[in-house]
This record gives sequence, C-alpha cells and structure tokens, in this order.
Amino acid sequence: MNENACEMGNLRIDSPPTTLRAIALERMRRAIIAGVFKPGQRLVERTLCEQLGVSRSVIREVIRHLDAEGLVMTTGQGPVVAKLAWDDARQIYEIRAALESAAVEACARVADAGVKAELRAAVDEIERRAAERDWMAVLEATERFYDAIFTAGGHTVAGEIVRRLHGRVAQLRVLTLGSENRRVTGPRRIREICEAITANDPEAAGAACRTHIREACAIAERLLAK
Amino acid sequence: MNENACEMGNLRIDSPPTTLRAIALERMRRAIIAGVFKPGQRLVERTLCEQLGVSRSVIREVIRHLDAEGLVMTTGQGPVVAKLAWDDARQIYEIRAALESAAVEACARVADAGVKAELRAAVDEIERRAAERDWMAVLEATERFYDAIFTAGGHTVAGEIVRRLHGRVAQLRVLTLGSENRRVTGPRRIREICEAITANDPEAAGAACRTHIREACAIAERLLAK
DNA sequence: TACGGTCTTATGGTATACCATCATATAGCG
DNA sequence: CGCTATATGATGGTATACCATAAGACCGTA
Repeated sequence: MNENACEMGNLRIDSPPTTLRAIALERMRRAIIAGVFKPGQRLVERTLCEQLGVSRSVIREVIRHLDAEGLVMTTGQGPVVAKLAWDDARQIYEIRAALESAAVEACARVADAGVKAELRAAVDEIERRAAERDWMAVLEATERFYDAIFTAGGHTVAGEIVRRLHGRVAQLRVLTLGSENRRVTGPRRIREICEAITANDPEAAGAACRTHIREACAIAERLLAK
Repeated sequence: MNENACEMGNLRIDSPPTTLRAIALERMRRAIIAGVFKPGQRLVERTLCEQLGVSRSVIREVIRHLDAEGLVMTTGQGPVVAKLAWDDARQIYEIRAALESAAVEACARVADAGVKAELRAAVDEIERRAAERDWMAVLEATERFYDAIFTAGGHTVAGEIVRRLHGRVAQLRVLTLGSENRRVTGPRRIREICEAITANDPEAAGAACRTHIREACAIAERLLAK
C-alpha cells in the first residue's frame, strides 16, 4: 500500500533500521507456525544461533517474546515449542468466535467502499492461493483479511489478541487445511462473510463468522482425536 | 493454600530454582502496574540494572517479555512504559465484559461448595483490604477472585488473556479506586457476583459482572477525560 | 552573536565469556 | 559381570565487552 511516501512533504523516517532481533522473531514465529519446529520439540539455543546466524543474546530475547506470546513454553530444562491440548484449542475457538464475530458485525456496520474493496482483494488472494494449494499463503492471506476487518471495525485490541490466538492454533489450521472438506468450505465461508459485510448486513456477517469458526473447531476436534 | 506438600508421598519438586529473570519480571510488572514507572517513561536498561542489581541480559529479556505482554512499548530509541489511549481502554473494557461475563456464567453453572468457599474468601480479602485502603492489595485480591472464577469455569485461556488485559488497564484501575464512589460500588458488585455464583444463578452473575465492568469503564472515561 | 563543526556521552544492539547443573559415558573396583 | 564414581559434554543462566548511533555540549570562527 504505502511503500515509499516520498511524494509530498512527507520525508518522515518511520522505520528505524530493522534489528536482527526483529528479523529473527519473525522467522522463528513463522517457523513454528509452519510446523518446521514441531510441538513439544526442544529449542536448543546454540543450535538456533547457528541456524539463524545470530548470537545467543538475540535468540534468547526472541524466545522470551515467543514465550510471552504462548508459542513457546519454558520448562525447567529450557524452551520447548508449545503443544496445544484439545481443551485449550476448544477454548481458543470459543474466544475467537466471540471476538471475531463482534468485530465482523462492527465492520459490517461501518464498512465503506474502500474497506469493501480491500476485503474483496483479500478474499481473491485467499481463493487464488487455495487453488495453488499453497496453504501457508492461504493462512497469511486469511490473516490479512481479518486484520482488515478488525481495523475497519475499530477493534484493534481484539485484533491483536486474535492474531495471538491464530498463532497458537496455526498448527491445527495447517492440519485442518489438509482436510479436503475444509479446503472448500473455508474459502466459501470467508466469501460469505465478505459479501455480508459488502451488503452492510451485520447479523448475516456475524452468523457466517460463527458458523465458519464452529466448522473449523469441529474439524480440529476430529483431527486431534486420532 | 498449598505451601509445602511434604505430607503423603508427594515429594515432588515443582519449582526448579527460581531464576533472577523470573524475579525481575515479577518486580518490573508490579512496578509498572503500581505506577512506580509512569506511562511514557523511558526504561533505561543500565539504570534498571543498578536498581534491580542484575545484568543487562536479564533486564533485556524481561523487557522483551513485558513488550510482548503490552506493558512496555519498544520505540525506535528504546523501551518505554506503554501508555493507554482512551480508545484502547474502551476496547479492553468491552473485551473484558465479554470474556469475564462468559466465565462468570460458566462458573455459576458448575460451582461446588469448594469453589464457593474460595470465592467468598477472596471477597472477604477484598473488603478487608479496601477497609485498610491498601489499593494495590485490593487489586491483587481481585485478581485472585477472577482467577478462581476462570479456573472453576474451565476458561483458563480466557483467564490468561484477561490477566494480561488487567495489567494494561491497571494504571486506570488504581485511578478509579481513587474515586470515592468506586471504593464502595466496586466491592459491592464483586459481592453481587459472588452471591449469584453461590446461588448457581448464571444470568444474575453475568449481569452483575457486566454492570461492574460498565461502571468501571464509565469512571475510567471520566478520569481519562480530564 | 550566530552558525557550524567536532568531541563526548548516553544508550541500545550484538557478541562473547564464564559458570552451574544435569545427563551420559567411561573407567575402576568389587 | 555389575555397580558406582568420576570425567566429560551439553545446555541454560548470568555477566561483561564492544560497537554504532544519536543527542547534547563545547568551541571556534565569521
């Protein structure tokens, strides 16, 4: 969107040189979400140092961050990729249903043409990536879709919380996307939400959102059971 | 409750030697919540090292944690105590209303004698501390009250989120407790919630909870306005 | 006096060093 | 052969060292 705002008098520098820490944090987070590091796996600091090419200071600070984020659990003998108990997952889906549907409804009430266009673009992206079977990309596009909704609806704090929760169930989400069913219904529900927002119909949007999450939860339960 | 579980065959050691980091984290968090460090204030690492008597490694890792927790914001030129915009506070109260009332209702449905006793003890503690005008202690006792509710209701994840949110609005909470009105109505609402749970009446409990938070939100708004 | 340049210092980012602990392997002793 | 004890390595916790940068102080010149 706003790559370089060199036009106009806007010479403002808003991105102080990115730190190694920020890069490492992003990489580690994506690695965990993508399942490169399996739940329960030990995260040996010195090993990560070599893998990322940074010092232990950086790695340790990143691990602290991920720990607070809930993606990593620090046991007595060092950091471990957090594993999700089914009951936790169920609670997370419940909370998501509450926060996301509220945001979706708010968004449907206030959405203007700009927001609608943005959402449509995100949905298109999701469907395109789904067609390519690039599931990580689908996840990221979905994230952008929700981001737009939370921002437009003015629920930025809830958006932050949900982003956190998305990360924690991401392992499952990659699994659920493995379900042939979900590959179809997921994008369909998303499109329903988008269309309800486009029609400025809060009730329909909220309902579609809750249905979407309920379905995801059901699939996750089936997958976690086995 | 369970200080030393030396009786029975339970010789389990569950607290691997506490690290400096854990201690420092707790102290810093409390300091920020108590307002020892004011919102917007720079947190100079080397200064904190002297104040806490630990090395920068520890301080930095703690700051990362608090950053992820939302209590500290890392600007381009270093860490700063997060300051709460009114709109953020409003959103937080809204989210709390949703999550806390849901948990309270769940708790009211399943509460047994043990839970009820625990809640009553917490309420007594709150009222005692309020009488002593020890507002930090009131906050902590309130935290325990909610902890018990979230645990009993099986909403542990939401409890975690709410604990986080409590921290972020704690500055305001200390302020609202400064309001003579709140000193009275706060504990009263808490008692209402407790009694509704004791009566296993989910509707009443949820309603009392929502009222409680709405009042807190209103007072916060008035205080933030000036 | 005003402007510009340089030096100093405060501060965060990054890397490294050192230590305690725990697990494992190996050797010695019965 | 088996058991114990010591050595050794792996790993996290903590402290320190070094560097780059940005902001301020100080000084000299026009």
